Amino acid sequence: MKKEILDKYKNRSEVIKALAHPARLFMLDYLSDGEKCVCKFTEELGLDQSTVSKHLAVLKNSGLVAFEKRGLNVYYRLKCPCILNIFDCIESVNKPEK
Amino acid sequence: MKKEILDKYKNRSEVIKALAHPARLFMLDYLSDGEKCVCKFTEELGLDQSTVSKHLAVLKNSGLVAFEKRGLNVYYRLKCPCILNIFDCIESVNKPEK
DNA sequence: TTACTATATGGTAATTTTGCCATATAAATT
DNA sequence: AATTTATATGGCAAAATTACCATATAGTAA
Repeated sequence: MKKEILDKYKNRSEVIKALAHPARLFMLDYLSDGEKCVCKFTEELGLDQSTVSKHLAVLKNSGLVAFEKRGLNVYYRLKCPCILNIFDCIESVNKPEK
Repeated sequence: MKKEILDKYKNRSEVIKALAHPARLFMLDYLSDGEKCVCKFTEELGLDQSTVSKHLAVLKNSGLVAFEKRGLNVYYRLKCPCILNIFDCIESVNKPEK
C-alpha cells in the first residue's frame, strides 16, 4: 500500500481495531454511565479474568479509556465519550441479502 | 462470553471489523464524492488487484457499500454516508504516552 | 469464435488476534 | 511477615486476517 495512504489511515485503523470486538464494544457501553472496576466486566462478560484484562489493555493502549488504581481495584473510564455516538450509524448498516 | 452480550454486540463488531483496515478506510473516504470503479482503487492504493477486490468484498458484505456492474467495470458507492461522520471522533482519540 | 480487459475467486503462507492457563505483582488484612 | 484479593502478564494453541499468485468469469471488441 502506498506510504502516504498508510500514513494517513493507520492511526484511524488502530483506534477502530480496538473497537472491533463484541466484548470491547460491550465494555464501552458499560462505561457510558461511569467508571467500573475490572471485576465488574469479568462478572458481566463471563470471560476469564485474564482475557478481560487483555481486552481492557487494548482499549487503554488505543486511548479510548483511562484507568486509575484505588486500593486493590482498578477503575476504567471512557476517555472519549463521543465514541458512544458512532453506534447509531453502525447499527443503521444492513447486511445485503445474498 | 455470555450469549446475550454476544448477540447484542456481534452485529456492531462485524461492521466495525469491516472498517478496521487502512486500505478500507481509504476506500470509504475515496467514495465520499461519488462512486468509483475497482481499477481506481487499485491505482490509488498500490495493492494487487485481487487484494483490492477482496477488501471491497469485505465492505460489500458488511453492508457499507453497494456496487453496480456497467460494461466491464464494477462501480462501488457508499450505502451509509453517515459513516464518514464517525472519523472526527476517531481522530480525537489520543494514544497514551507510556 | 478468438482475443482482450476488468473484476472475482481459490489457494496459501505469514501475521495478528483471541482466550485460556499459570504465574507475577501490588495492595489490604491478619 | 504471611495470607488473601484484584489485576496484569507470559506463554501457547486455535482461529481469523492479510497479501500475493494463479486462474476463473463475464463483458467487449475484432
